[in-house]
Amino acid sequence: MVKSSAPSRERIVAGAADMISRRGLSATSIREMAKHAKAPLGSTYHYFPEGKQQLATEAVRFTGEWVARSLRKELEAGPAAGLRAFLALWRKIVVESDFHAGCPVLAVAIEEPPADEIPPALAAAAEVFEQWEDLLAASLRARGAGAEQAAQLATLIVAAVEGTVAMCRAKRSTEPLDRTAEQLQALIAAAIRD
Amino acid sequence: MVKSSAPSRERIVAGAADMISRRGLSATSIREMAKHAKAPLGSTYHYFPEGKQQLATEAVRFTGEWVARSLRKELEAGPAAGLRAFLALWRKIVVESDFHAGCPVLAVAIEEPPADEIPPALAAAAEVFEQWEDLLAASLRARGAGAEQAAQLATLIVAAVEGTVAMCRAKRSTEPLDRTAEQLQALIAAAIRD
DNA sequence: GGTAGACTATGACGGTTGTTATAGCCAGAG
DNA sequence: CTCTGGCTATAACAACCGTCATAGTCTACC
Repeated sequence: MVKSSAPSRERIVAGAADMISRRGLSATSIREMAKHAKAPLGSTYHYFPEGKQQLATEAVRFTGEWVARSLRKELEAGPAAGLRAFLALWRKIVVESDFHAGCPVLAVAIEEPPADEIPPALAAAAEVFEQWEDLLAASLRARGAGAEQAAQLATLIVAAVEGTVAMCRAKRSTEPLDRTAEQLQALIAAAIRD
Repeated sequence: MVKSSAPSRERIVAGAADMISRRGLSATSIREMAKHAKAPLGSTYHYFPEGKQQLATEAVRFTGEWVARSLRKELEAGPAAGLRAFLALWRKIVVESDFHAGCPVLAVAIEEPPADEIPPALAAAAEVFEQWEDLLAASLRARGAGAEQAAQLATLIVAAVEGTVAMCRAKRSTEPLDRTAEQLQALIAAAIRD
């Protein structure tokens, strides 16, 4: 009966997310993901019968939910605190990886889909962005920001942080993150002051 | 004597930039780049003896200079006009490619470098971001913005636009670009009003 | 004890990757 | 005409890719 396959499956997903955040999706092979998670190659196709696409999709959703959890918790103290947590989270990833890792959701988002259909991993990336935006926007509205303004600012925050993380990796410096943080913080302060 | 190799070499670089902006660096093979530019595979190694890295580096610099040219020109009319042009430029790429293309500089920036050295293409990406930021910051300062504020805002603009373009691709919608545009425009207006 | 089913081990498949080598073409210079 | 040098054509190289199939192991329940 479903003893539920130990943490093996989850280890693969988490490892895949980390790997994709460094190398991008297409540069990450299933063999490497398996090895990185100390799982046999056969297991990946056992747990993810649809292959690489499914694994990528779950990796995206995994980080999406992981970030959303942190966001939800910190946003209880208001949008400014949420922003701080959001920024700190990505700064940690960038710094601790010595500027090698970034956001796996972004990495998947910029992979070219086949001309005719939308791969599930790309759709998942879109949903994750949307979720993060919604969390931020709701928190802004709860502090008195108008609906339009809240939506725009939430999109700006997610986009800016994603872009900034990439810039930090290229420059091998956290300075872009410092600058973006300053601007975004001021923006939130102004938006909820009404 | 240096008849200068026709536009063949440049066609390869431009094609490589387009291709990288869609698929990312590692998913773009030299063979495909050659075919896309209607050049023989042998020619790519003739023009770019250092191989893929060199081609990627030149592709990054190529788009960097191309965008910078547009930016420089439109910034003569002030930061607001420059921002409008910057946004319009990326919107065009995203829309005309049916959400398949993005920014090749970002694509190169998020490729993991080997642990010990910095690949030239990544360094080029950092320089390109820096150049765009400098252009915007100088224009902001020329309109009365403080040095610190100008630098922060310039970084935010570049990062936000890069991130927004990726979000548009994932969502297959230009709405994120509309929202970011609105926010960024308001920000510039406030910054140069002093 | 036996049996079902979850997991692993192994190996193969056709194809593509970056790169190099070699030989050939073909315009322009002497 | 010869000859040089920029460019191309073709083939090969070892390594890797995603995926699949098969046989084996191990554990949990009857």
